[in-house]
Amino acid sequence: MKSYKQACGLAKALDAVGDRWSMLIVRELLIRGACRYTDLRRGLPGIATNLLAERMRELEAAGVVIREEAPPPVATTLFSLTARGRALEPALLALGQWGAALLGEAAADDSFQAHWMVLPLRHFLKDRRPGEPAVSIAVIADGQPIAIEAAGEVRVSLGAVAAPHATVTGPGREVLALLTGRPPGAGPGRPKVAGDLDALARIIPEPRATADA
Amino acid sequence: MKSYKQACGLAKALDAVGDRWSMLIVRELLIRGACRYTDLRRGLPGIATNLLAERMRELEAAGVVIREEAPPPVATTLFSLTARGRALEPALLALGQWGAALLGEAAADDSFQAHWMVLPLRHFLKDRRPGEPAVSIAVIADGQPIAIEAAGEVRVSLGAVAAPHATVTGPGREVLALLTGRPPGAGPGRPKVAGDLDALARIIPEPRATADA
DNA sequence: CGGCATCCACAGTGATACTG
DNA sequence: CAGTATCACTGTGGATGCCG
Repeated sequence: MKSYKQACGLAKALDAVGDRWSMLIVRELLIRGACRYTDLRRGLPGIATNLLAERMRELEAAGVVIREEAPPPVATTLFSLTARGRALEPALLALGQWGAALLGEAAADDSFQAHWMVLPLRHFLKDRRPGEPAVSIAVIADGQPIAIEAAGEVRVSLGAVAAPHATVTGPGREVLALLTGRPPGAGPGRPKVAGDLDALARIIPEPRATADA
Repeated sequence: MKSYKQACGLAKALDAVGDRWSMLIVRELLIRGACRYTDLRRGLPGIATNLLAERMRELEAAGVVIREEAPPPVATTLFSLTARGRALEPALLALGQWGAALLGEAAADDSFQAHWMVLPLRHFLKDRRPGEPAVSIAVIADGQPIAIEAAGEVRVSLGAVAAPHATVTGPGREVLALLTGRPPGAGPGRPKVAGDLDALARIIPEPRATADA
């Protein structure tokens, strides 16, 4: 995209990651860590493949992502964020939090992918008893495993966890509602919780009546 | 712009303010408060007038800005941010801080406007002696007056201040360097400081060798 | 399959001119 | 002052093809 040609931090940031799809690509890499071209495509429904290729080149040139050739037996190219790319996380979390208020509007035909909840979870979950021994929680949302660890601070990442203190399983939206303190919808879609409920209570915010996750 | 159609806070935020120029328009309104179409145009060098008109309609529809007809003798339309629009400030500050690291690159033919420094100043200046009586500082950068008040927290806004405890005058970039603790360039362009130097020391961060403002 | 490149219809952008 | 009108140009998204 054309540069704004303005000596202003915001304008320079938008020169680098203000293109259509660019911030969503950074979101995917923040959530997934190093991943393949095809993984990115799956996490970005609607993007044209030529656009993704072009954006990856631009983000690479901007010093936001790096491309690495994985050695055999993987034998594929892996994309991941540079340190400067990871430094975008606070800005993307702030934007995401602002946009979360708009989520209630037309969630009708919007696509939903369970791994997208990782960033909001990083914002909402706090270790409310930091002094206690670390606990781990396994989440399975729409079949997508998400690992939560609380040890003073809370870390949320994709993937399974070996011996979790508690397990939450269910449809993605309902699991997100439960974990962010929103009242879960009634009926058969209720998430199932197993194991040490106290470990969950340690990180989940106080239940709230209205939704602004 | 076409919606991303993703049930994700970040995607929804970008649906609302991810268009080209939109965030810079919000920046102008955050800095200036209510202002006229022509003021916005002057603060956004390079924007086409039809694009500005279209963006203002879109931002109005998104609930980010409101348009008000000012009564005589002003008799003009004023644009300002809604509460939801002002809620974008943390996200824009975070993005601007990230992009500030890129400012050193090609500041050659980039346009610079002194009022743009208001947002970085809001981020950099802290009241380091919150208990003491409030002080006010008048800044004149490239002829543009900027008011700084420190009373526990620091408030930075456009405009003159009546009886400042201290005054800083000079070229915009040099004034910004001085106020953000970067070593000012030598020579004739040095900003002039007058009045109570201690009031300045109260809000300026520690001098640093490298520039990352 | 993974990682693109090419082609094309269309929507968005930017410069200029013009209007109430 | 606050836009609208026009128009050449560029970017986007969908389909498809290519190549190791």
